[in-house]
Amino acid sequence: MKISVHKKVSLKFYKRDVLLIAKELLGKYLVRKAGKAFIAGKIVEVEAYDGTIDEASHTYRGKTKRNQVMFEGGGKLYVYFTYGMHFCANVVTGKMNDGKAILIRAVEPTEGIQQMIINRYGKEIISEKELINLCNGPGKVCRAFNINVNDNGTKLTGNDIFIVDSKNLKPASISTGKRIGIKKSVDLPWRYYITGNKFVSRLPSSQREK
DNA sequence: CCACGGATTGGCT
DNA sequence: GCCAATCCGTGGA
Repeated sequence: MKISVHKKVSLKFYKRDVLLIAKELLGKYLVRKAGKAFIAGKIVEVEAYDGTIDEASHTYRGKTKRNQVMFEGGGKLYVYFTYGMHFCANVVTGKMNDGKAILIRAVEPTEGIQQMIINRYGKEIISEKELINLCNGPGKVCRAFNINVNDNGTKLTGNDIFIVDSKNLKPASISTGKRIGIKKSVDLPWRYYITGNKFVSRLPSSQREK
């Protein structure tokens, strides 16, 4: 898959409804420029956060220094630091002051995989299991793509970090469920992932292997 | 000012 | 399945 033949997603795309965009992000490619090369992967799992009605969202209690970017309108990257050691990357959506974003939870590596491996494991050769684990979680995606707090606020319309288009998936291939790792607003079904994709971070027990 | 706990991960039982 | 690692943003006092 050559990133250069795909079209970058327009600013307009990001200014729409957060839940709609979350579903449409599935199947598109997250791209990071790494020198002359690119790191890229198919987005296979996301979660929506909407501060207007969602207590789990960082923006639920209004603007702070940390969440400022989530209020700056669709088309930027919101990156935050958590658990003392991990970063999480989000696509900001909607209009100015909406406070809505989509967490990128998992990516299927497609391009620049060798660089991802080095970024994440600090070595060149990995096992099959480590390949599956390369980007199947929000902290892992940031590590593999070398995304950190310096990338907070990056415009996704620029050439550093961006998303390239692909046809929207059929609704039948999208699974929906409760979000992972939160304690508030736990019942909102705002996690979306590609059904059956092996790079999704985790499956409900009914779909898991024994 | 300070204590709490988190949109996680990886290692060990 | 359980839990430590590790740090800083946030909220209550």
